[in-house]
Amino acid sequence: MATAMPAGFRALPIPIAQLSLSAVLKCGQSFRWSIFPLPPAEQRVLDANVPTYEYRLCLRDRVVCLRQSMDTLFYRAVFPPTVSGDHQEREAETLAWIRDYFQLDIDLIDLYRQWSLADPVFHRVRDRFEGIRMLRQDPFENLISFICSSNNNIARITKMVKSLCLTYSPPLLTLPPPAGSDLTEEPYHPFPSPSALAAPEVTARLRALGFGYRADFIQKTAAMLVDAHGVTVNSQTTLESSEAWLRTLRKMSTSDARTELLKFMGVGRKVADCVLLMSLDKREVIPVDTHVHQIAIKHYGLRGATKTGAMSPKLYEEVSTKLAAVWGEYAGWAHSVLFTADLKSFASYGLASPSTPSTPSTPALTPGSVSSRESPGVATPGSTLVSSKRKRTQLKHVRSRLVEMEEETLAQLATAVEETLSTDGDSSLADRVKRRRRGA
DNA sequence: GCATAACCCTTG
DNA sequence: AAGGGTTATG
Repeated sequence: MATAMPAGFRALPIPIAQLSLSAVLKCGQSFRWSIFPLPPAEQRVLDANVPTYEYRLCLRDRVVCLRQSMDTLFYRAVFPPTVSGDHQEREAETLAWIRDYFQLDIDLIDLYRQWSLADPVFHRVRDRFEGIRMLRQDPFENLISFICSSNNNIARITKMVKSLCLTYSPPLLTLPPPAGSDLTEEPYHPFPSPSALAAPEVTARLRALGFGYRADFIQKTAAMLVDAHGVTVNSQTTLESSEAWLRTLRKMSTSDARTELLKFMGVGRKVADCVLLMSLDKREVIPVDTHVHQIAIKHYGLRGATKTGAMSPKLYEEVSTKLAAVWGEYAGWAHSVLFTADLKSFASYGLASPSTPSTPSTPALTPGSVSSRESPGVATPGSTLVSSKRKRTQLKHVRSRLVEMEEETLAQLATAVEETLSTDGDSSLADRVKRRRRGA
């Protein structure tokens, strides 16, 4: 069964266990990837070797499009119509960007092995959450995105980041959706430059766009960067000088870089640590939010918050130090796996124990146990008929939950097939499946 | 230094 | 009421 090569794409062999796009691109590291469901393959709907999604990200000079099958990453780049350049050279640049952005030189399978050895809790989730690695993001985008993240949720952060790009950077190009989709052509905007966000009027505009108190933080941070480091554009990198300066923090020690980040408006310890980990190469750093704190309490014997529930600097340090000691040099990467495993979207398959659910807000909607939540539009005993507006909202949620379940089910199916095969004697086939899933 | 309130806005 | 917190006051 040959894997069909999507037209226009190049192939990069890499097992899911090294990189899982479906997990990594929506686990709250980057908020800017567009995700397109692909129409189901004509014959073999359950063939996990046919990509189910296309993922797109707009860079400064091109839009990168990705698809993934069990053992291959398919990639292509789209350029604005006007510019010219050497085709071969561009291809090489795109591949180089992918290798850098996904940090493909780091052997994730080996890291999973080490974390599993050192930590029984990690061992329990490793097989269900393969391929979750740290992206190496652009520091400015990372900084602004996480200033947006305070007291906020992934859905709204994503909306805000998108509206930042739409409002403060010109469209690079437009592109139709992947296949016979009913969606229309969409313009792709890069992330805005610091100078675009530094103008004083930005605050009011962002407030009007629903950024709340973060509007001021963003404008002030951008202005601080521009004031301190200028707006000169490097013709090679097309980076403004303040963006280039942010990158120099990669060569700095963790604590020195953190000190620099904490100077910006809207940046406290947690946001600073996110930037250190996600764009400044500080792989040992563990950002501690309420979620990570809960994980630490439940599984690693940390004490709860003080009575008000606020996270004190001292407690932050305790949690961070403890988890860093468990996971070692790449502790921040391990933290990301556990965090993703415990994310709301994965609640029914995550770490949450039935007796004490860590995320009480999302009723478990597992295949085996039907949720006790009212069905849309149905009047249940003791309830009134829900409005049509609320009905639509519920339907939206059900639909997105179904998409998640589809992925989970596929993963479970693959595991089940693997187990069945390995106990049924067809060892050659079982081995082939194993090699595919575990990677070389 | 170390707790407390206030902050925008969306959703359960 | 709380969400992947931070800033400004006591």
